[in-house]
Amino acid sequence: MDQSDDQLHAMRHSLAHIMANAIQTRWPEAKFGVGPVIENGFYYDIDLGDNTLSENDLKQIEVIMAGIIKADEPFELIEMAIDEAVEWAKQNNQPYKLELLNDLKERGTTSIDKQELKEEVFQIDKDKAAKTVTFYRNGDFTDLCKGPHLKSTGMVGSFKLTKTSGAYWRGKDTNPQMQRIYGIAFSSKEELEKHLEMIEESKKRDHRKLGQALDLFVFSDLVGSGLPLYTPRGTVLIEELKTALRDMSKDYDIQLVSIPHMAKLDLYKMSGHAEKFADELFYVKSHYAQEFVLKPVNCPHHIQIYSSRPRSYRDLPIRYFEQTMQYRDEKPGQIGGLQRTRGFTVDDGHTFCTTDQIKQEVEVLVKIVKQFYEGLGLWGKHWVSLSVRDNATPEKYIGEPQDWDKAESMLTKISDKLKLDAKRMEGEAALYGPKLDFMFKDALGRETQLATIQLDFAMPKRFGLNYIDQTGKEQVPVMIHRAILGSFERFMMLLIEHFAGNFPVWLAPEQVRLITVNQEDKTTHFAEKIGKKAKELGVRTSIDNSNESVGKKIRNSELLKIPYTLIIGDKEISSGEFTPRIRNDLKVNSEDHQYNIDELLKTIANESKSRVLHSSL
RNA sequence: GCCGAAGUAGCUCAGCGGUAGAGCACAUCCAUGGUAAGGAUGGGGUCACGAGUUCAAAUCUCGUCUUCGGCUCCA
Repeated sequence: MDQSDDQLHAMRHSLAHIMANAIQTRWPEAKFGVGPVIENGFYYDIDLGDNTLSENDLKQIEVIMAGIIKADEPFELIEMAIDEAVEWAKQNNQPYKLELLNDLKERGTTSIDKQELKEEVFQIDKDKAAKTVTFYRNGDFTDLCKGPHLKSTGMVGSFKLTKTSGAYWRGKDTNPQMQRIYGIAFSSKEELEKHLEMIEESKKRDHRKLGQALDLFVFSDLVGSGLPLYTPRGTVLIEELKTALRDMSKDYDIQLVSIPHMAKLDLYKMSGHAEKFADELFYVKSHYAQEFVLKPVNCPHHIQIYSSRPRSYRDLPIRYFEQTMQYRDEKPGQIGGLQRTRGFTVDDGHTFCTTDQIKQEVEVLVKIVKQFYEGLGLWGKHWVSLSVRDNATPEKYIGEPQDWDKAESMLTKISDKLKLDAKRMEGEAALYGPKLDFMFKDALGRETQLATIQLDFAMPKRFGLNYIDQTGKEQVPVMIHRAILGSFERFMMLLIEHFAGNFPVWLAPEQVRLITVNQEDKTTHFAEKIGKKAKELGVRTSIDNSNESVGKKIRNSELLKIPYTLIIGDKEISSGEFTPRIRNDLKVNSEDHQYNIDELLKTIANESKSRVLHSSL
């Protein structure tokens, strides 16, 4: 942090206090939680009893805040003995602050474990903590706080309260829910406006908006929430991605398998998923005795294929791969666009190998991930999570501790060697083992996991898998679960937002649009002839022969972000030469070029076949 | 699931107790057009669904479904 960052931090933190001050003015009975600085701003969690907040309240609060800022009162540091502070919290009826103070008194920190309270707001040096804490006073408002603050309220820059929400005290859903108010703040009005503009711009890239505008997918109340329906255009995208992945897997001796979408509940009882996904299973009733569920994962099925016959060390590694849908009954509040759906298609793969082969297998998978994302210009837009278990909650995992230790240390070594710059995330592991997760951000800055590589010593043991080694003895294989693009739904979301709908030619649902200048027969016939040629070359084309002005038809083509638009009139019919309208982002330079139609279509065909993924091989 | 907001034509939205509106899209006709919206006419809505209040409900109240912003959880 340089000095200006410090200053910005202090300013945002001071604004959190000013906001709390304003709220205390408006609702004197308010009980305060925590009010940390976050990216671009701050928030404060407040218990307002039965009162709830609406947009109008935010405006009111802003007005009161403006008054406090105008008064320009200083922030005054008060040091208090811990017991005195506890007394203060009791007197002022601040139960949440009291809880924090008691934690400080006992442990010198307010955080219970890493899961909770990720933002350390007022952590204090452990030796000192038990004895004294610091408060900041501003006008009539005093708050437990480690600081730092600005000298006075008049020094804050520009801010805006943006949204309210419920938030559980200390992030635990069994705790009471408080009201959280978010604000953004910058040192100048210009920066604030720039940021607001940027948010507006990002919203235009939102996959839900573009999905509608570009006619890629829809939802239906009758089909149900979280169940996307892909239109022909959207399906082209999905199918192109599927083909790209299948082509890639051929290069790495990965075998395609295929499984049904449901199975007996017993299968998931054995795998441990029945317990883990207890609330998320879709049950399927049979007329006969058995109980089925829609598959929430694919690994137990792939395991059944592995175990269907004896395996030798000579067979390993065995790599299964499949693109299939899985189903999870997500809670209503979690579903949104393609970010979280109740049915989603995964590119799921499972490698069965010996312990000695792990390193090589994981390295190859990382290579594939890198190749895939690099090809789309997404590599570098991610961070890697080395997701390990949380020792405090062993009940969340299956398998033996020594296997976990081994798996975690192996994965750490591999990730270090490959310089993935992975961040160790405790408690983020899968049910059966640690994993490398590749995290990306959507248009609105929300994080989402796409690619994942997971090491699993537990599941093979549970299912009694084995292979015969060189000495004729039975050994337990290791399983590597992996997904390159994660789910096609999430990946579509990322693609749409990353390209803002301007897909590379190979992915574009429609690659060339032919626009006729008039409705004369010779024009129509010529357009149809070109359309046929394009189709033969595998170029996705459509003809707009509608009764509209040329300008209008061009506009429609542009709005659909079609890479190439060809205007067909007398000039083109007689010369056979075209000056294609090329989508802005694809133009090499701003000059227009004339092409012979055959030459042009061949160029486009090549472009659409050269899936970026292969060019980097 | 929890806290809040919202559902009016295919889309974007106005109307907010007294017979349902606009622009775009769609259809028909006129214009035969040259690189981002030519003109005219027309069709289309149980105002998400179900109860209630009222002489009268798109409008007020409650419930259900769906969507959105967060929280929690997750691919």
